[in-house]
Amino acid sequence: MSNPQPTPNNVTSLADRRLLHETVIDQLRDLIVQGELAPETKLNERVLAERLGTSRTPLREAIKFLASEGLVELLPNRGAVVAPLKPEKMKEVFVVLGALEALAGDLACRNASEADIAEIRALHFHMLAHHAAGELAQYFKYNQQIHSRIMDCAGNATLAASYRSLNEHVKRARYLANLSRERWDKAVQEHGEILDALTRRDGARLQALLRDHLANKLVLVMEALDKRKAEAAR
Amino acid sequence: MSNPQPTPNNVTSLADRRLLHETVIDQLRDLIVQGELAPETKLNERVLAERLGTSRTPLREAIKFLASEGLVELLPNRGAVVAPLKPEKMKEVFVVLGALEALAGDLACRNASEADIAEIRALHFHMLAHHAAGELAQYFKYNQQIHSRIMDCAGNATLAASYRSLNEHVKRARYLANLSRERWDKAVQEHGEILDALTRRDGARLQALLRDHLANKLVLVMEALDKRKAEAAR
DNA sequence: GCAACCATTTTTGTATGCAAAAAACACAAA
DNA sequence: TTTGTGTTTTTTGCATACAAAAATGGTTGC
Repeated sequence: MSNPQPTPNNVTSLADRRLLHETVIDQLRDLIVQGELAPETKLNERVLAERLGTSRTPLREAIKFLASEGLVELLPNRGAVVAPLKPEKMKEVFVVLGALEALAGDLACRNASEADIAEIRALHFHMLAHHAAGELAQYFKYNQQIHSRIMDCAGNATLAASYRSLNEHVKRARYLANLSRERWDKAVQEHGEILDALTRRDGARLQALLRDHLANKLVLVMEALDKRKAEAAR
Repeated sequence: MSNPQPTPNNVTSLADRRLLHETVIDQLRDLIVQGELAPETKLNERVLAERLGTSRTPLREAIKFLASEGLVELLPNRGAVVAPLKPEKMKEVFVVLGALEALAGDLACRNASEADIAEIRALHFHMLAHHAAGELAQYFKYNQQIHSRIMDCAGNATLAASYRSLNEHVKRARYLANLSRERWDKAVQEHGEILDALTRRDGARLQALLRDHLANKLVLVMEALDKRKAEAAR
């Protein structure tokens, strides 16, 4: 499960034009976001480098990159740790994400083509189907895609990059939030209104909806964090 | 002017607890923001490392860090270049900064203490003095400090970090914007209104003012970029 | 002149080596 | 048991070594 490498990993396989430290950045980010490397885990360079099939140098470069994203923290002379998942930090992130999504919604209402909106509508109905079937993972996937597409429709790559970077932090918290049916239904309903506002290109309304949507999501995450903390305490 | 080093830089001076690659990050960022390393300059690792008095390893780590901030771009197998200063990118950055500053203004109106506001007022009058004396550099310094303090008063470190990171891009453009007296006066007047709204804790108004203020600044930067481009063309 | 090719040099990307700092450990004293 | 301390081990931070890739430059043929 942990090390499925058919070829020796020091052999550059085929026309592998990607740079090692770039793939290491992605691998490490995934490990952190998926929770495989839990918050506050110490990143032992020797061990991690071996696990990723590389040497310490590219790994250290990747760590520096992710430190700038905020996913790892650098401790002088003591290496790096996976950034802690603090409730206070989460609140901050959600506030900023709220502003960024609101901006994106407003811009999307002006810039999105009809085809863009049609595509988002299609994603929306896929999401509804998975909601109806109770398939949470698939639901999340389409949910993310919808927000992502709205972000893209804003036509501002800098905005999108900032959003993606901050959103990684939220994704880390997601896997521990277990949604009640009630809250889930509410989120889906909100998405209906979001699609509606986008269709009508009502920027002001879409802004407000997205902000509320995120605020509700924050409540979920906070509850989950509190619960985890309570479990850790006993 | 460029290399004032009293001690050999490979000797760790005194209780210098800072890490080499951290100081390199700051030095390199400064070189880029101050324009000493112009946009699109190729970063030759050997040369730069020597200039900064270090080896390639910490330099490469610093480059990766700044790549995540967007100040440098990584070209696979071809090293890194100082990120180009494109008008299109500038527009994007200003739009996002506008949203972030507006948010900060709103939060600051709620969270700032009277002492905070008094401090900002003091900075404001320093700024006015330098404006009256026609001291542009000093004016800019206090101007930045005011915006920075408002950001701090929002009490959201994540917001502040995102802002600072994006603001570095704007600072790069600043040194080439030569302000007409007319526009300068206008900016100062806007700052008066900003201080006023903050004093009255009128969040909605402050948001709008900050957004406009940034929009005007964007116009300035765009003109400067166009001018530079015209000069480069002839 | 200039386009295409090959040899040479430079530069990047990665691995390894080594010194200094931190952590872990062992053991003695309070 | 706890506290302190000296020693060993581990880990980090930086420098360097080396191989692969890209840039450079010179030569030839057109």
